[in-house]
Amino acid sequence: MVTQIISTMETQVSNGPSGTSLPNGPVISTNGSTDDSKTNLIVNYLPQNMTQEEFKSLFGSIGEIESCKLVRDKITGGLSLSPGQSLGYGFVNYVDPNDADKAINTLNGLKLQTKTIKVSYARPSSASIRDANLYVSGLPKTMNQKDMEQLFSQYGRIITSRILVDQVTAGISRGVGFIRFDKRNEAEEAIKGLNGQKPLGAAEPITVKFANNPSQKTGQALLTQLYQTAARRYTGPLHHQTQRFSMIPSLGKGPDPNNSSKPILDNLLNASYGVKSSPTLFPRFSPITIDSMTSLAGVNLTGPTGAGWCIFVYNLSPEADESVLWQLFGPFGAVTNVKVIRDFTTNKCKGFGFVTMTNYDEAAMAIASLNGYRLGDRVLQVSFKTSKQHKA
DNA sequence: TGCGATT
Repeated sequence: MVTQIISTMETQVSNGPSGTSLPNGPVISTNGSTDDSKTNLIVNYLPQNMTQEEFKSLFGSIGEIESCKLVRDKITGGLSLSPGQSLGYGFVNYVDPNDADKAINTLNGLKLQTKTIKVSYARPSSASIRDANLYVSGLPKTMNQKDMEQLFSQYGRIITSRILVDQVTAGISRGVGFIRFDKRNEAEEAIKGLNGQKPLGAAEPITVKFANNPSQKTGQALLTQLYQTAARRYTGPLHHQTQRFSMIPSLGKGPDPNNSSKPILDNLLNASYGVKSSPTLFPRFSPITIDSMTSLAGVNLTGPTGAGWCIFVYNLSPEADESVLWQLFGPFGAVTNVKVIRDFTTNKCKGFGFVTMTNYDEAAMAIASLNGYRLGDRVLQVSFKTSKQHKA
């Protein structure tokens, strides 16, 4: 049975900010420490391959960041070659509480590759909320998330819950789930009360125990997970050289314009690939090769000069902002930077912007899909950014 | 029909 890898990833959770809302500025408590409950956010369900830099770039587009951290695995990080595998969540602390609020409003629910990110206020860090996540197995297949919450809610406040579903049969329960309580002692009580018990009408007893903390995984489990994550990245379509470039002349064909009344993000998600190329496994073409080919075609591309592939987006509305570009391009792969060009005096978008993507394949896919895409009452024109200086 | 750089 194939199951969703995402479902096994542990994520951290949050509540709303504690206390009443206040105007701007950091709040200094009586003991001298700063209260960051209105500026500090937790971000869950980040794409596995998102880097600290991409994370900072995305949230930095909202406002000034006091600090941010993509949480990574200690064990793989300890192997010193890599920074450690992303655990799929992170924290962002803004300088201004208004920016934290804005980040929640504009970035919560943003689709990036195969994930839908969650942005919410972080609960203050405290020992009592740690290790409060439970793993439940043997659940009746008919039991849904709400039923499970009902069963567990007598023991405390539930922060999140989920039931794992089989991927190929589209949503049949695996009889396995997770329940996170607000406090560890609530989780302990739930184990005492429910482990080995039969839910009403169930044939078999359920097992309730503390969930594995991802940072406590064995080296073997981590290697397995790394392998699975890597394998998923490379299962997308590969194109040999001529196929790659034949994609460019076909740019006029974006998503069906007649279908543009559908929610944009739904269309994008269906069109997107979770493909990420590896320089080691699939060496990409050198900028020299690309330049010589595109010069023949009378087009100059800005190559992957360090940062990545720069994409020009034309026909944005005057109201467009960075989050629009993240939403449009994020589903196609790693985006390192977005920029809406504004008139300095009016602060309105001048009708165009730029997006930088790390990988050629993902950038080409984004262009092929988004060029000609109808955004509101406008039809976008999307292409690689041209080089003005050396244009023929 | 328009390709930044107020970091």
